[in-house]
Amino acid sequence: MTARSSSESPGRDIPEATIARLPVYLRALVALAEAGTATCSSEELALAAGVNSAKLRKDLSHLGSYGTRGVGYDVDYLRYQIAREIGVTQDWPVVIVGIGNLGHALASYSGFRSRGFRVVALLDADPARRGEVVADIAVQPFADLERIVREHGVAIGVVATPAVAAQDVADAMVEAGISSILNFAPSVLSVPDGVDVRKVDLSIELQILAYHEQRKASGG
Amino acid sequence: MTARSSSESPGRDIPEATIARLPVYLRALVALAEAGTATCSSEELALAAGVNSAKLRKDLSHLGSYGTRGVGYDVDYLRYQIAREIGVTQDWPVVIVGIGNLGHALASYSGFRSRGFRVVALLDADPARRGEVVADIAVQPFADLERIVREHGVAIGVVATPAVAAQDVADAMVEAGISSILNFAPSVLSVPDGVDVRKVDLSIELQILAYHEQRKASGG
DNA sequence: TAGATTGTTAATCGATTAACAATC
DNA sequence: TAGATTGTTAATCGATTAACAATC
Repeated sequence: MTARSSSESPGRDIPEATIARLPVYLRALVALAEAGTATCSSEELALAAGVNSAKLRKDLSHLGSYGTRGVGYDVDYLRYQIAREIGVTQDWPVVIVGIGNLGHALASYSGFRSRGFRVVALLDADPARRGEVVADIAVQPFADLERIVREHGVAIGVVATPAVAAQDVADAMVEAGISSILNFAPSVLSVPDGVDVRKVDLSIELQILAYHEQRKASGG
Repeated sequence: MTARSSSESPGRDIPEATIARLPVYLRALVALAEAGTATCSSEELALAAGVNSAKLRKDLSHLGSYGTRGVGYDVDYLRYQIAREIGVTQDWPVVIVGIGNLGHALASYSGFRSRGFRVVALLDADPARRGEVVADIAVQPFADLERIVREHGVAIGVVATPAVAAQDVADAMVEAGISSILNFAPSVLSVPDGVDVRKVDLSIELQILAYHEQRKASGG
């Protein structure tokens, strides 16, 4: 390591667009493994992931050289390497705040568990919800957030409250030591530097579809 | 229109990245209007939408010139123009297929109604679910999809089934005449040209957060 | 060796941003 | 007119894609 390489060295500085696709590749590899496939080409994996093979190879090149020229990729090996890169070779403890309809659905979603996440607590500010049990987890008072985060080492929080409560919840999460937030409330959260927020907005997705649908109907 | 303008003429060919942000601006404008604000600058609107003002102005420039130099934007006017551009000045009928935990939550979500969408039917293949009523809408057999799409002129469908059923549901939707699909199932859908699919994947969002979280913990 | 397929290069494309002329 | 703010320009940045040399 005397000279700085001009080509992109694997390991660090993976583009955001690539990071967002790694979980898609991981899922495709899990499906291939479950189907009994031991080896696959970039073409096959790309098809399963819904991208083109050039993009897939370019993405994987940021992680390292895990394929074999003339042969393809070992499914299990690549699967492990991507899981390690994402950080889901072990489970991440997660809390969900706001146990309304959506919070219920999220708490019951079995896909989290199998993909590297464990819901360690459900929190709701409404005293009427206290004692309720969803997916074998008791709903606890929102005031217990800090203790729960400390005891379980929680780094990731899910906001599933109404819009008006979302900023307060996010503030409390940050205060408690959470540094990654998945926000389902239809509001823009402001958080300090170093805290990541991702947003899932159902209406916005539908509106994007509506825009294109409108063009189809009129344009021809 | 004798010469082709070299500058981007408003009205057509809006970049995808801009389209994805228009609903965010619309939501911010609705909030400003409800707060009694009549006029706002690009700086203020950008703050409310969580983007920088240069990006906002660039985005709006693709729609037309709806602001006034030295003054800003009329909130109600811009709100209407964006709603018209997206196509949500009238309601879009929507069907939801798969009334499990997530389907329940989606059916009960009041935000759709106020943002240009009307859930006209809930469908589920499980006969045990028939007759169930969610958010004042009766669950109907999946086999009725085509009739419902025809009767209501449905163009947008929501897939909230388990992964194994998703492709079959999408095929049936396309067959019935639906040309925009919002997919909550963790699977890659293949659809013919002319059909739009958008995907919401809860595990993928969490995995993207986990990736960054992992770097924070180790890197420093 | 011949065939196959990766990993990389380089060209292209699209998105972001800062700066500022236009103009209310 | 002076001050403010838009709409546009141009530079920069990042992502995508096709082509192919490297190599199993």
